[in-house]
Amino acid sequence: MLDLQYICDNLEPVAENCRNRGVEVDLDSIVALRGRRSELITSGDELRREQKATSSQIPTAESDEAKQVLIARGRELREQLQGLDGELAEVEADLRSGQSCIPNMTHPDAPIALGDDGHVELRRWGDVPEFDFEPRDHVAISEAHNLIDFEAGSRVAGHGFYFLKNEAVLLELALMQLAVTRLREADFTLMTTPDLAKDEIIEGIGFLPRGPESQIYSIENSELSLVATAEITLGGAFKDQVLEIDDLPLRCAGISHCFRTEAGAHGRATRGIYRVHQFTKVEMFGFTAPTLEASNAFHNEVVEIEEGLFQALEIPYRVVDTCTGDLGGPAYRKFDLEAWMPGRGDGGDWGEVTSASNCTDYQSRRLGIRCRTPGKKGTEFVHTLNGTAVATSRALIALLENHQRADGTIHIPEALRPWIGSDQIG
RNA sequence: GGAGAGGUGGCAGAGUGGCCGAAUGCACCGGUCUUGAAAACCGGCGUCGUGUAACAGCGACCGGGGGUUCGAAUCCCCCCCUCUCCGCCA
Repeated sequence: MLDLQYICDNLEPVAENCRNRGVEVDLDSIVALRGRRSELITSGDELRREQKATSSQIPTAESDEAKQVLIARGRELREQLQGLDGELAEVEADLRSGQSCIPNMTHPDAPIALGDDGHVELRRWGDVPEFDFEPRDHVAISEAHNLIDFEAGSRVAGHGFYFLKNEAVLLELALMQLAVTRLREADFTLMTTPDLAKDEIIEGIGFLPRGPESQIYSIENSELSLVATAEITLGGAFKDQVLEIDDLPLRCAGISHCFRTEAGAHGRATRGIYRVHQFTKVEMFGFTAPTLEASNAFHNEVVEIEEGLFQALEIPYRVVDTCTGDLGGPAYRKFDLEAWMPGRGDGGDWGEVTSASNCTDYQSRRLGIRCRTPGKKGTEFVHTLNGTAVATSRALIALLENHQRADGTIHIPEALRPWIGSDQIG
């Protein structure tokens, strides 16, 4: 959520930003609602002041008649106030829902475009493997080595669910171990997190928990939903807290399951574990001082960690600067890592494996996460950032497909061996 | 899941209808004193909204929401959370 004052003071830049991001908003109605809100607050305050003055005279009223007059006046004031408060509640609800539709402002260097093709590749690492045999995709590979059971997944939970088996299990655990070990070295506080969260928290982070388009599974007859990422729980962990600026940046690394309905994804490439309803993830989350210097620096650090991990996995990747149309609501800038996946598309393709966003104060404003600076009055909203350390399902795809050999065995990168106990599968 | 107790400022802890945005203590900040520190003494010490050039002023906030009343931290209803005991359980 953007600051209301900011929106009204910067109508044209905000409108332009919305156009760049492909979001339609009615800024005029927001301005009008804000004006009405101010009027209601001002007259409400005035009524309350008079109400206080009136009722404080009652105990010392000279006569019973005088007292009755004051009581009648007080009753009248209360009724007026109830009317005002009712309207105020409506206006604020409308204002808030309008305000929530406005996306975050955008980093000046982010590419401006609406479609996928607007992304800008910043750099590449590693060489795309050239096979002197016909490479298999991860589905075929896991069939050969008995690594993933899709049929059992379907029987138990339906399409989009799966069982990992044998070395795939070890690989998933090893990926998490590697990520967690490195994040601990980088001074992140490790945490496991709830896999459910209140809708209020989910909205604060910027997801829509209910409704036909929702990517989120919600629990019937409750305010809870299954999380789509630990970003939700890690950000929500500090809801309504005031942090000391000297304690920032706060680095958290959360392990969680991620649940996604993938509504509207039917018909898209659905083979294998690229797009599934449940996967496991190690997520980074940061709270920084409320300056772009601080959060941009942290953003770069997050991407560096992600790159370090994929380098350790010996997987070729490219870093992509996400264009305005694909930033979503909360992100100010987003860098994705796309790993090379030889089995994807026709002859291999890049596939998103991580995503790192600087959300500036967009999430913290709605969640009420602030910081205090000694000697400075008041508090400010912190900046929040999130990034995938490793999403095990997609990392697994890249791992299996890039490291397959002509004889059918799969090379295991050095970095994972401590947890696998072997240098190859098969 | 059942029974009880409780949620008040950074913390502790008063406050059962008006004089309460809230005693007191601790912590914290500034000052006096001191060679320095401690102690003592004096003063300050919340957040949000509105407003101001900046002060001031005004309003809201005693777990959350609703209600009663001229007036609610205080009375009533619903919800959440914490603690103790019992049951169940990895």
